[in-house]
Amino acid sequence: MATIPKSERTKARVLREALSLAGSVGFAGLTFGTLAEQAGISKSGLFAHFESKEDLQIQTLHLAEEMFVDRVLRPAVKEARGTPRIRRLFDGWMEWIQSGAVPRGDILTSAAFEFDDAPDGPMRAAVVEGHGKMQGTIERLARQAVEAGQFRKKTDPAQFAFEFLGIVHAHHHARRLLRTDQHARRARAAFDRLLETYTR
Amino acid sequence: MATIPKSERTKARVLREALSLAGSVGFAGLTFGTLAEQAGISKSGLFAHFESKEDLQIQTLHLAEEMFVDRVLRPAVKEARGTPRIRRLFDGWMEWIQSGAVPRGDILTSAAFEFDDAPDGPMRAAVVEGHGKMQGTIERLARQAVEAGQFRKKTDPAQFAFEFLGIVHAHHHARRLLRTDQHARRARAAFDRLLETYTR
DNA sequence: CGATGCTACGACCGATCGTGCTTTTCTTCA
DNA sequence: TGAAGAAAAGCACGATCGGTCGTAGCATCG
Repeated sequence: MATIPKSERTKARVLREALSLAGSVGFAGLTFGTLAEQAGISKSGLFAHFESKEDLQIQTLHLAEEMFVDRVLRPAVKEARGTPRIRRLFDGWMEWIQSGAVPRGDILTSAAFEFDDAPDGPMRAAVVEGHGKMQGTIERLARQAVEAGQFRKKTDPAQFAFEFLGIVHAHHHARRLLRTDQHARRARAAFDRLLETYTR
Repeated sequence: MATIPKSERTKARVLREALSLAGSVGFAGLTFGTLAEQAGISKSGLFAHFESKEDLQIQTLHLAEEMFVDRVLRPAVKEARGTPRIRRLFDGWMEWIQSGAVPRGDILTSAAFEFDDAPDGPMRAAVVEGHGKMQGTIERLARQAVEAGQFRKKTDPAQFAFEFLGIVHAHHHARRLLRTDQHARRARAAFDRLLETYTR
């Protein structure tokens, strides 16, 4: 029989708790003490699964990234190349922020802001790498839109990605700072304006 | 004679150190211990001037706001109403971010991101208030541009402010995360595109 | 000039942090 | 079933956090 090792299940459960905790108090607030309490395990018991706090943070971040790919990226790629795919990515991302899949908005964006001024280290590197991947993905979608004849020939994909991410981040930030959802409207308007000026 | 009270001079000096420190390690990293060391004063001596850490943070934030008004807002207002004033605000802001007036970029934006998910409290309130003021200021500039016949009649000033701030924040963030200045170009391009679509 | 009150100090507190070490308990598999 | 190894607990550590307290000295002002 497919023995589903118990320790793996425990670890998965702990990681889910860690993700939820990071979502509500940030990665810096993700401490061994509070996580142990929330997961119903002893502080030292956690060290059987994570060799350091940094290790814990990174694994939690990776879990969040996997969820993002699952719930946002993968559905988008099912759409036709070009603007439909780009629109779907934006829509999915907005939902991801609002859904509370993770309590306080986009945990990946949160991490990016939390570690943008952190000293160099594995966690920061992981965050930068994640950001780079996103930037790359959006650039690719923009290039596809050019190839499909929907975006202007002289489109700068990196510029498009910069502005795309800027809108998403602005929405995420406004939502957290002001604790209203009314900025979804503004973000969407900005996105529409973005698409419009890039469309030929 | 104008007696320049000594304690005020000390406090001003300490506050400048605090601002510099907050700029390099964030407001959360602004601890009594490190500040005492950097300012050449004892930890307990600090309590003669600041009744709590929160108090210290708020006063430091206010100093930063004053500097921002001095170096960015005031010069902008000297320009003619409408697009010249808006352009000058953007230029000044970009310089403020890059100048290292404060080491790591825009300390006000940093504070906004640092406290967007903080529990309610005086510091968070101060940050929200500061953000509201900025939003209001930009809206006002946008309205003036409409009155001057430069922006379209049907301009939504709040939407303009949202996007303006979004670009500034995106630049600030990219600069901190990737530690390059190459995004100033992208921010400027985004700003030009913003102005263009709002201009009739 | 002399009394008063603010400034600054050093010592110290309890809480919490990340992380070792040692021991107990539980899984896993031959 | 029993041996081996992994998982988890227990306990303690040094550091650092924000903050208090009693006190000494110096600036300020009547």
